[in-house]
Amino acid sequence: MAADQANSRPTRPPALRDVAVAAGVSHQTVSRVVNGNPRVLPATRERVLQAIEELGYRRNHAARALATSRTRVLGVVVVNTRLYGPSGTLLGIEQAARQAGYWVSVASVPEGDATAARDAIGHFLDQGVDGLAVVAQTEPVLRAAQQAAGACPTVLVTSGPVEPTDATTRAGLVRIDIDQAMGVGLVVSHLAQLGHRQIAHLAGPTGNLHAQARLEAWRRHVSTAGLTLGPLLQGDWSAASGYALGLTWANAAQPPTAVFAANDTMAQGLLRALHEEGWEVPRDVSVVGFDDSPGTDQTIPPLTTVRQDLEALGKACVEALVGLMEGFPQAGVLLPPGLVVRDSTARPPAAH
Amino acid sequence: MAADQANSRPTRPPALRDVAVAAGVSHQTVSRVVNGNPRVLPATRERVLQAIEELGYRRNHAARALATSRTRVLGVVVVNTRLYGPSGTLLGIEQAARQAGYWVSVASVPEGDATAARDAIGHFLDQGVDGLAVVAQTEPVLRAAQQAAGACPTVLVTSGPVEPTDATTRAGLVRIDIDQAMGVGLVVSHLAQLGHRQIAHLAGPTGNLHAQARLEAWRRHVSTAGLTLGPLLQGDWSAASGYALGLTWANAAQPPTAVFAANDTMAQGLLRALHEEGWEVPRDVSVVGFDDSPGTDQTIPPLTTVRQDLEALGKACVEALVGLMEGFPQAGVLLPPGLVVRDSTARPPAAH
DNA sequence: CAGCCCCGTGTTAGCGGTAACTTAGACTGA
DNA sequence: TCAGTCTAAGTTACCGCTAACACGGGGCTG
Repeated sequence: MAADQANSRPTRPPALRDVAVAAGVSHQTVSRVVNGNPRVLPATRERVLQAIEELGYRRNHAARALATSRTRVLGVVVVNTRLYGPSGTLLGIEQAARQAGYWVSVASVPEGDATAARDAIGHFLDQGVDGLAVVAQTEPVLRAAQQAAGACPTVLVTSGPVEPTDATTRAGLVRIDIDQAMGVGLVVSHLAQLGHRQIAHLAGPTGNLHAQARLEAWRRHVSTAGLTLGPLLQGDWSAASGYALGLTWANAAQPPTAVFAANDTMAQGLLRALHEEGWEVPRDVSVVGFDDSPGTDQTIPPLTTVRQDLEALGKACVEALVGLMEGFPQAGVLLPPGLVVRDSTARPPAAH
Repeated sequence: MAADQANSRPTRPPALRDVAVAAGVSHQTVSRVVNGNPRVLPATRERVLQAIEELGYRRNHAARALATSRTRVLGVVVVNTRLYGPSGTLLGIEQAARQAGYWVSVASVPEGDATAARDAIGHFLDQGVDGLAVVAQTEPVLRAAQQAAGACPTVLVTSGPVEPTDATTRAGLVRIDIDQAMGVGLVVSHLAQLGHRQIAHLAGPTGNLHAQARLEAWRRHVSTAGLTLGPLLQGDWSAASGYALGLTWANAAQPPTAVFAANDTMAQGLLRALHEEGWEVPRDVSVVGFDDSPGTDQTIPPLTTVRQDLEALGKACVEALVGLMEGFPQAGVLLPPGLVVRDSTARPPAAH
């Protein structure tokens, strides 16, 4: 060991050959042992394993990837990692990938920066990832991803209309998400059941497909339930925007009895604004969020929200990717979210 | 293009050779162009670039890594990615790495699972990462990381006493963090200045080095400021634990006028408990958090907290790693946090 | 104008694995 | 007993790229 350090030129790590020499076998036999090939005599295997142990051999991933042209690495491009949704999705994918024996390389790109996304995808293609997951809620980034799909199995974690272009159908491209519309449906029917007649919406930023999906679902579900669409305000996911919008809302002429915020963080700001303006939640007004992000159970009051199973989402992504790699066409997946009823929703105050 | 599809055997992607043939030069010249070597005639370069364009050539990362034995990939092991701190740190590292021309491979392991951490580190070593960052706040994981440091430049993003063992000093091992004690110092002096005489602490889980560092700094700073150590309660970072502890606290015989929570999420639960029990913040009691995680600006009331610059942290990690790779010994880094004063702290109620 | 250096380019030899084929010996069955 | 298998190993030929060296020709020096 000290000899290693003292040696003039830095000793290169032991290779298959070195192990072979040490064990008195051919490098191929070592390869067989390393790969768990059963056609090796136990005695030989033992000798090889011992040599591996002694030399501290580790197989070289690059060489293996070069020879097999498979890396067992999945690339994940995430937009807007600061938010709970994307970062949770990333974590979900990472967990599932590891369990499936894959490893994850990550690139986090700023929202809407299609060039950065394209670069990241290009890098992953260079790196020879076996599969690609793109977690994005903006059109430009998705388009970049669709182009990539020709070169490698790709999963788009996104909602909204991804029109099946030529490239889409030809290549291994799958769309997976948690069913946004269904989540909103749960919210609306919960509020309707409580007796609310009008539901306002605090939407996410324009151009974000999740924001858009939730907005459209709000419109549709409120209408089909025979309820009235309350005022529509638009925020940017941040708590501060929720607060600002909450002030606006609270001073409106005839505020409705229920507000559906497109995410929990905005809902939190909204709660504060209502509190400041003297509205009591849920007595005067019911508030619902979306995501069930950490801490949402301890807002004042604890927030009714929609829970998305990000772990399941990750698992679905990896499964689809693996299926695609094995050559099976994969159908898109829409996972069901669940409603978590807490203390921010109640019957509306008696009419008039 | 259609021909590609129709071809019986799947056409392998174009290699350096193919480009060379197309451009009528040797593969080495193509390599020079690809690597930006200036010793190529503009005319030749142009021809090569055109051939690259036409064939859609991308260089093979595995082959390159094999030949150079450098991958330009950084491995990051993160413990407890669900929390704001670790996930933000990961993001910070990713951003900085990309800017420095490196790419990031991630493994998220459960808290305290040293085996998983060891596996992840082993994998990264196999994969031939050029550097390793371990974001962990538990001893067992750190020990695993220290062993790895011999094989590859390593940065430990962690607080607490990492004793410089033989391995540490010999290998490229650096410790980087945001100065926890300094953050706590800001909190304590802020509260002292407001006139508080006793400060309680809502600590994080035992065995977590950040929790421990914050706890110890609380003890030290409160004592040296000549103040009284208030009751010490222990949570698990979650908002729910903060809430439960808050109820306990509120029903104590003589609750002090100020509480320092070890993170914002617990502080949020604490705020709710106080609110429920009829205490008004900050009139009756001041509350301070730690992290400045998203939404902390819109709790009721907005929380005074300690902001950690996770982007700077990431940058420091990458810089240290790059320095280490280039053979320069690196000193550890402690980044200064800042105090964000909001509405949850005020002068204590007048002492009778 | 010989000698030198430098420039643009080509040639060769690996990097550390895996796949596919080959070989030597043991075992089988007619 | 001998062809026919089967088994455990060895041999060889790449995978796609880079590093190091080789080489011819033009410009410079003395």
